[in-house]
Amino acid sequence: MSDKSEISPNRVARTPRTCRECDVRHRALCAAVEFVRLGELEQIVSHRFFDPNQTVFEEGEPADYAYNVAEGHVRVYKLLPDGRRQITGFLGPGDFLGLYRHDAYSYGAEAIDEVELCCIGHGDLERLMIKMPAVRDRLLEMSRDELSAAQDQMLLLGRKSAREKLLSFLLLKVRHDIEPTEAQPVTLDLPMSRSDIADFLGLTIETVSRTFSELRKQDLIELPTAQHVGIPDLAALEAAANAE
Amino acid sequence: MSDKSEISPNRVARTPRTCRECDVRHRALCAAVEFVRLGELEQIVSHRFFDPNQTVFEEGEPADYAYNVAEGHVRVYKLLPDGRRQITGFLGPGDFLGLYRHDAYSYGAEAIDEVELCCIGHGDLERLMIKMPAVRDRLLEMSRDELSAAQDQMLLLGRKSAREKLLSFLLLKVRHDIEPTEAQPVTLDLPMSRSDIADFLGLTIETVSRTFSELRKQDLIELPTAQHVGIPDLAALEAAANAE
DNA sequence: CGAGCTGTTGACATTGCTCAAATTTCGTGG
DNA sequence: CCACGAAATTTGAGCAATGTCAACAGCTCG
Repeated sequence: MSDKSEISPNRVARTPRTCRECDVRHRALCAAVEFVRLGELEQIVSHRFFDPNQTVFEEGEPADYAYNVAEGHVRVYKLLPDGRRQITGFLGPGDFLGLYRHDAYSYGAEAIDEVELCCIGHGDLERLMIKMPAVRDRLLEMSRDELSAAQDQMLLLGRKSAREKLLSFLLLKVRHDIEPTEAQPVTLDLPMSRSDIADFLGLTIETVSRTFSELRKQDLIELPTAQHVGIPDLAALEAAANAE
Repeated sequence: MSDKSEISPNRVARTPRTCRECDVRHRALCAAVEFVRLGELEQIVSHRFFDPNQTVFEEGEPADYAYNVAEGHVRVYKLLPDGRRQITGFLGPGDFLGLYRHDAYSYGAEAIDEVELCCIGHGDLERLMIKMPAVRDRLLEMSRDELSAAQDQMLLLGRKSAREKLLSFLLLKVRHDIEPTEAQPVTLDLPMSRSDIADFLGLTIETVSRTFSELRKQDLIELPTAQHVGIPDLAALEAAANAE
């Protein structure tokens, strides 16, 4: 029982890849580091592994590290005192985690499935950005993208119906996960639970479940399991999302 | 009729202040420019004036300029094809405007009242950030704050009731506009319309109006006019906002 | 096999929206 | 200064979308 690899044989090997081997490097903050200088990066980066539902950090915790998702999925959320939760984003391989304000994380983060994170201390990151100004540019660019995504999400939360919310969510996943060249029918993998989806879309799990069923009845999606969504006709789904 | 200052005598004088005289400089991006180098800033900054409800730029427009609000208030919004609107933020003096993605603004911006903006071309801004790295740091810091505010707003939009939304909005305004030392009772100035508030909070104007009336009946606020909110007891308002 | 968790479905309650009308505010022109 | 019309705000009544509560089904793990 002490060797975790025996408990869950399916989990990713807990051996960190080197930066040179990292297959999400070009999508991550590290894209701003020249290939020949990846060694300098490796010197200051460490790796941490998380089991499903394990906390990475909590809101308000002192922010010592910034993270890069190497493997798996993370949910980022904010809570109200009575426990209501808003998930502000789902992160996957290559996504950056750990912007902070006033030296404390302004949100919590939890692993959804088996997760590997590359960690870099804030001091080290600061020094890296001084040594390699392109890293700072890249961080600004990533913040910009995140801000733009946040604005899209505000539009969704404030102004879309339950049906539109779920359709937008599915199309977001498609654009994020699926190569445009990929042959249809497309299949989406949803690592997060209905409860996560509900808290991301500002709905209840019941409404999410009902809306999934409604889309299935209309043959816009297939649901072989709750975690797998088949999309027989992507264009039809897009049309449904853009119709009022 | 050709001299605009005669049409609306109350408007702000349309004479730009110099950067040295600017009283919001320490809150703006320009805070990262040393006082003795403000001259370099003035060389590349121009000024534009807007009347109430005038468009600054539209979503999707090529993003040539970044802006700094010098005077007045601006609303930033996103639209759905059928006209539903989500206001993602209200900007006041010192706030930055014009982050973009893929060389196009990802949102629209309109003047709420009489507005003066300091404008800087993106090319000039880029060069300025190279000459003065502190400006880039400041921009990153401001993006971070904006992102954190966006996350708070997602929590509001997705998980709060109409009453909680309006209370949060009022407290946001208090924290932004009022010096903590200021004597109570406090009076808030709301330059934006009920329709703007509704589109910011993800509600309808009717619900906003009803909720204002409800808070007034409970003596949590006073409404001498629709644009002025008196807060007799700030602590009571905060208590109401934090109670579920 | 049984416990427990996640997801689905049904019945009903409630919040906030829609439509409509009254009221107030504000700018314009006499 | 006052009258008028337009626009913004407030208020009311009814309704629809979504939330709440409850039961049930399906799956996983011991």
